[in-house]
Amino acid sequence: MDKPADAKDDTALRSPLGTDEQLEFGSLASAVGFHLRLAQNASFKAFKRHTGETDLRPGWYAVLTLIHHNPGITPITLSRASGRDKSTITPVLRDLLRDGLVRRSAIPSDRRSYALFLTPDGEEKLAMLAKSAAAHDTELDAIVGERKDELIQALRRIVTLLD
Amino acid sequence: MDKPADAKDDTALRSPLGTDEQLEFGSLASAVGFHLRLAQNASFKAFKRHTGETDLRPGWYAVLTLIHHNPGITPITLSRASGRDKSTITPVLRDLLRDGLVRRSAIPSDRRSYALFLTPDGEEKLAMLAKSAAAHDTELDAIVGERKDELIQALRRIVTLLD
DNA sequence: ACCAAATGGTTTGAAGCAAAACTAGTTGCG
DNA sequence: CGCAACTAGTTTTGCTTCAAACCATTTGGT
Repeated sequence: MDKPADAKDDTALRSPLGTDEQLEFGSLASAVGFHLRLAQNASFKAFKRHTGETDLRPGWYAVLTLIHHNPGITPITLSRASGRDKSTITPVLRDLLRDGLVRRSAIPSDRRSYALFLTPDGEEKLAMLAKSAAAHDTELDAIVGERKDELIQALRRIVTLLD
Repeated sequence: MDKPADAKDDTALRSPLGTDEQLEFGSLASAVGFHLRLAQNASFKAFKRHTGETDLRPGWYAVLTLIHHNPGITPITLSRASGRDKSTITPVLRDLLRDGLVRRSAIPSDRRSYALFLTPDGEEKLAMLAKSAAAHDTELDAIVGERKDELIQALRRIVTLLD
């Protein structure tokens, strides 16, 4: 940790650093985790910009997509695939079931769990949401350019190696 | 949006997809935003693993580092630099001030704002936290390898171009 | 100099999330 | 078998965050 730029300036005689241009980020500048958070945040806000009109709640799209591609998936597998805690999935599924977008059926071999499927309404809703999401993906794709595969591979490596 | 793998399996006759191995991610697999969220999440949890013993609240480290490197910084500039809403910074600063880690002084030229500085206690605390954070950074650096600069550059581009 | 618009900061309200505690069901090992 | 350890899912609790409403101050245009 290096020294501050002006450690003895007790009474704020200098300019109060209101302009963001000469900001010093120190060790944060080379911290992957810090930039990960900033980028994820920017991406999330842009996603909401694209889907703001539709009533897409943040968690719904990934959950609907995963059920669509994996009919019969269980909540716990769903939570691991979407990177959220199982307790986070519960209220999402409750809303999706209430709105008739998702249907569940018992699993004979394990009465603790249940299998999830999209209803026709759910498929329709997903198709709508996918259009909004595609706009966001296109925007991101344009930014990362041809290094997209490499970027995703690096991100996946972070996920798998950090346990 | 393509078809589900097994659309007519209404009664969960197939295996309930309890194993994560044959999971199909569909369009999510190539969505940068999705992997960004997963990676940020994994990084955050790893960071907490490293700093779990110390009482490092998630927002504190970035805030302390930014004040250290930019003595006299104002809350609003701090919020923009750390990528959080200004209303999120308020309670963090309240705690830091209460614990005597941060000190503030009036800015003559703008009575709405104030300048922030670390106290000696704050400098000491930051030095401690920096050790935990460095362990996390090292872990991440090992994962991303020599492509670190390229990765950070891509992440920064996402932040700046997404507004 | 005045007044509208913009800015810095705080407060309040609501959403998302994870950890922990709990229930119910399953698995494994003696 | 029987019981301990584990797993699936829900509930509860607390934290972090943003957005919107709000107040004080500053800025800019006329």
